[in-house]
Amino acid sequence: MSGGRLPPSTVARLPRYLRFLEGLPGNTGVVSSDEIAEGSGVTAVQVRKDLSFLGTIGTRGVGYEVGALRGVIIRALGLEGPLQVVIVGSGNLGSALANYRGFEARGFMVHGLYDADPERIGTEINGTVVRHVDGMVDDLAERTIDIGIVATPREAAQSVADLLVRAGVRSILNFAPVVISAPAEMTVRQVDLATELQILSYHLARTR
Amino acid sequence: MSGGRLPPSTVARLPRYLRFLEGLPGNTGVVSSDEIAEGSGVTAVQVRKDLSFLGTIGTRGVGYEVGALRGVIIRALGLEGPLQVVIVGSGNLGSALANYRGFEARGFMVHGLYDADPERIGTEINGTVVRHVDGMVDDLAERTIDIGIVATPREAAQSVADLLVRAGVRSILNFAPVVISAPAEMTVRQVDLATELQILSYHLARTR
DNA sequence: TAGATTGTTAATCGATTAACAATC
DNA sequence: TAGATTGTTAATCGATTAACAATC
Repeated sequence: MSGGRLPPSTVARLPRYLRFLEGLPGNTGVVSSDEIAEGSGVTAVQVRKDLSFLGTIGTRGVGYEVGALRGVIIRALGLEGPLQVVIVGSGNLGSALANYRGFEARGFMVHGLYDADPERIGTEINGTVVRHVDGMVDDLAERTIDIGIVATPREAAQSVADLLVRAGVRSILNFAPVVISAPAEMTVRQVDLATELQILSYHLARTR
Repeated sequence: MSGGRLPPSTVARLPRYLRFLEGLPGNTGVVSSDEIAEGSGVTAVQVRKDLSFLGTIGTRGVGYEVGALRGVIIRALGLEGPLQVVIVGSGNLGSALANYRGFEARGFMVHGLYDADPERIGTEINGTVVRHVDGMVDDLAERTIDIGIVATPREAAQSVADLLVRAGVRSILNFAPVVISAPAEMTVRQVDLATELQILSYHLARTR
């Protein structure tokens, strides 16, 4: 019963289940929804409900076969093949991302690293040479890039996003603290550090 | 009508409104819910609904006074005073965080930077000397740290979190790709890069 | 008064939880 | 058969949206 559209909240939790499964020793054996729940920080009912959207993949009285479940989640998230990524911005954050070991491990290939600062052009980060963002659209003319990561200062974010769109990049993960606009068919997600800290602040203020 | 508990979804959006307001030139004049909505990537109705939880702070037919609105949101989020932060992990991500200019700008003070790697102890990042995590609990005995940021490899995350708890740190922002457990009264939030990319992957898979 | 825009109430929608049947 | 555990249906809860009254 695969193929339907999943609720957004389910989509957001599937990667957590996958992360838990990949932390297990080996790829065999069986896990229960209770164990997945514990390792993912959600409830067991939630796990079963989410997984039921992916089909009937467990065995009653027994649990879920680890390898099969991994496969089902990977397919549901469209993670079968490698996804091509470019990173724009080679400052601290961009470098951290380019060095992030979790990328290859999870099937993301960093295909290019761009910046506008002349001092950084030509330097190499984790085996990838930093190129000038002005050449990006040409560079990527022949390739299909799945995800463009914006790790620039706020002021540059929108123009970089525009370039990514022109380069045919299909989705954007934006770390700059500003809302960027893009054509409706593109998926744009935003991660904002200050927002996270401010949400913590709210809870702190209520706790004491 | 302040002081009540806000819906979590509202709490998550208030920082975005604040970010938009802080991007405006000057701290005076009036903004409409439409403008806030546009600048924050939500709907105007949503903005008005959220702000109505903070009291009657707009003027019908006119809009919201920028300075006053900022103040109300800052108070609602508990951002009046500076919040004390420590960062554990001085690798790429930890360094990026320590160098993040948005911290001071938004009232977060990086009070310490810790690592377990002897090679990094004593080095200085953005004016803060990296100290050994083994000394953290003692270091912080006299201080109240509001937020501990975990920027370590997955394997170290839980033990670092335990140390933060022992050091009396009040909340945790975890960047390691693992669920960490902490006493119920602590607020723990998690930011996971791979999860974000995998959510994008899902949407990519449905788009073509 | 007319136009603009907030704030509130009610309706809708979606997500979570509870209850329990199915079945290993 | 008894125990374990999934999967589904129904109930509850919370969030979003629609409609509109209030008022500058």
